[in-house]
Amino acid sequence: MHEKIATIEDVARHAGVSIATVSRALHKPDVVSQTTREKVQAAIATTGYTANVMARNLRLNRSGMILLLVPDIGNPFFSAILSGIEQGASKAGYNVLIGDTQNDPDREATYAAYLRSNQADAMILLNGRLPAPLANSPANATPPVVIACERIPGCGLPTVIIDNEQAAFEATTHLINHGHRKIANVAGPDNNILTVDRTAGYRRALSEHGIAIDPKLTFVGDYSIDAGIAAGRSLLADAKTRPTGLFCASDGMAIGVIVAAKELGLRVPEDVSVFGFDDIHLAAAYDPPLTTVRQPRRRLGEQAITLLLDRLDPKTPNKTGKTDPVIVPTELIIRQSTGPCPQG
Amino acid sequence: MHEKIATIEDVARHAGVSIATVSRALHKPDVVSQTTREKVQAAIATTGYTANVMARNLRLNRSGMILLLVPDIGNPFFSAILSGIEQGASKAGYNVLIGDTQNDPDREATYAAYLRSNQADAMILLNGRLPAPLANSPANATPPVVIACERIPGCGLPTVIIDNEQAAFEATTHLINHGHRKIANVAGPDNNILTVDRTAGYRRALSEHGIAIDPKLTFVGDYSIDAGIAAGRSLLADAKTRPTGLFCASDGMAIGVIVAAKELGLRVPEDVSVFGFDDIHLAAAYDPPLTTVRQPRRRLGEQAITLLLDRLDPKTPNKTGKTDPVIVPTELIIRQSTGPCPQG
DNA sequence: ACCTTCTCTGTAAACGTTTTCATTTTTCAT
DNA sequence: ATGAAAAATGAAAACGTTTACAGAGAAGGT
Repeated sequence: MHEKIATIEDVARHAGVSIATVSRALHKPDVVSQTTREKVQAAIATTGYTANVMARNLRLNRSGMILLLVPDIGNPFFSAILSGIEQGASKAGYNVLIGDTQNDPDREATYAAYLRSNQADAMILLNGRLPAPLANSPANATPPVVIACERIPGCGLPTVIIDNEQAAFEATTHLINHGHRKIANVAGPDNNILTVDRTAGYRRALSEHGIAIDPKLTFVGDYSIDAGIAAGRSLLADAKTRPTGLFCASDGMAIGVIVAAKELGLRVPEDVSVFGFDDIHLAAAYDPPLTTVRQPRRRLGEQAITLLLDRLDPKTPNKTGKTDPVIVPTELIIRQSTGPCPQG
Repeated sequence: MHEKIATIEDVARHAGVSIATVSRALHKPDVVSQTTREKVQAAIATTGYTANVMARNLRLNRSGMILLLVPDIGNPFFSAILSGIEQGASKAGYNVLIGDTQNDPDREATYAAYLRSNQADAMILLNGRLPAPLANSPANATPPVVIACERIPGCGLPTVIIDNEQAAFEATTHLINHGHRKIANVAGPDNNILTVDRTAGYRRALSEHGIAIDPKLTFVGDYSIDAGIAAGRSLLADAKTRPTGLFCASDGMAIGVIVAAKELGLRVPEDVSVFGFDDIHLAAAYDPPLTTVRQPRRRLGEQAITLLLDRLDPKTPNKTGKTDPVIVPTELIIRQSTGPCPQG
């Protein structure tokens, strides 16, 4: 089917040298004489030779692949992170292999096995769970793995995250500073570490301002728009108990809340303030433009790959000591979905 | 650093057999005796052996990789397509390698070279341009490449697309059927094949209803929200010449147009109807909910990988004849951003 | 007992590189 | 010219598999 592909041997024959010389001409040009170097170049040109990467990798015992484990590649949330990672990896001569785990532990394990089978040199985890094979790995030899996005408490692996607690604290504080006292927490799933951290920040803000925490003002969602709609309907229906501000753990839920608020004839932000989280692409174009916490996703990816490349670099000493998580800063983006607390 | 990894030889030694037998026990279990099979299994268990994929691939002359060329992995538009591809590939035992070309022909060429260097078995193109090395490839040997998303006229490679022309035609017709006569075309970049097709559909709808095409009612954008805002400001400012309906080549631009319309104090859809394209995730939650053309992106990805796997399958006869593009159907999603043409 | 046939296993070649080591060629001071 | 040092090259091993081939037993029919 394919025309026969040129190997290093073909090049050697054309150039009238040994394959060793061809290889050297390619990888350590300074050690080969001017004239033969030219002969080899010419031979490569005429044969159209491209090195068989698999053979080289076998010999060098590396793959040049960085495996990226992501819970759902279909979720646009990850695309910017991906982009940051891909760019850094590509610049360093690595390729990015995506493993869509679909949150399935079996698939996670399968992909994690790529590390052992030399199919990948390193791994970046975007999902907040350690694949089984890794958990059992000997404690001394830290595998070339970096956690991004969600931290995994006590796993000792290099991690890059945003400070969810602090960001939530600041967002909630912003609402408090605008006079809001009844502030709801539209949270993510209970078991999700992001939610745990964000809820902690929300609570700290209330506590520090002497506001009691009302468990009825917490809604457990799943980051989706629909969850936000449900939250809005449930929290905003009763004018008596209605919060004037809502801190939402995702822009999706914030948008859902706003949809529900409009349904109920409430104006945002005049009647109710809604704070989002993420700063998704459409946040600024929504009506009203969303006040939110900007997650620097691309930056997150860049940091993750930087950390990993650093870890992979043979020149840097092998740091076995647990390193503190790298924290990429968030930013409060104040738009028009929040405002002063209505009187009354 | 790593503890020494077990090779097939270690397994053979533990099991007291030859490496050939180990290999056979793994790949053709029926040809090896019951007892040795068990010995091998045991040896694998104790050694923790996992086959070195690189070595196997070198021997088998395949990589198990499908290279996915995407113009910008950071663009959420692609995530669902990716997901469809990844799922199909994974099911067939292939891995997906993403190549983010950033629309750079050099990067495209670099990645395309992966095919030659055995680093990838096949390729899916999500960008509408043939990488240089492919263009020069001999006409008879069709490389294992599938085009998705954007068609490349006259390239003869298997392609899967949506029928942009027809979808635009239907969308525009919908506006016409609601009484609109002055209908604008908020298009993408001129050189983009998607735009060419969509604009053709828009024009055909007008023609078939005897409506003259007013070049002033076309705005060339770049699919972004900002372009939509610019389009809206420019097209809607003058009440005299203002169109009552706008067909937009992307939901982003549709949203931008709506933002601009609201700025100008126009109501959507009472004063002006806006038709989008894509059905992005937030389309339904926008205010007003967006009428749009649903692009089945995941489906697109599924079809692409199906086509490719079919092409790769040695069992199916090698079809050299040019095949017609696979067309995945779109769907008009009528929400509230369009309505009847206002009187007057 | 002997040949045939089958089932099972081992030997060794091959895949296309890189790199060590030894060898050849060149350079250059004497 | 000569030898030593330096530079350039080639032969061959190695990376970890799969598989063609052949050989060794075992089974079974005559």
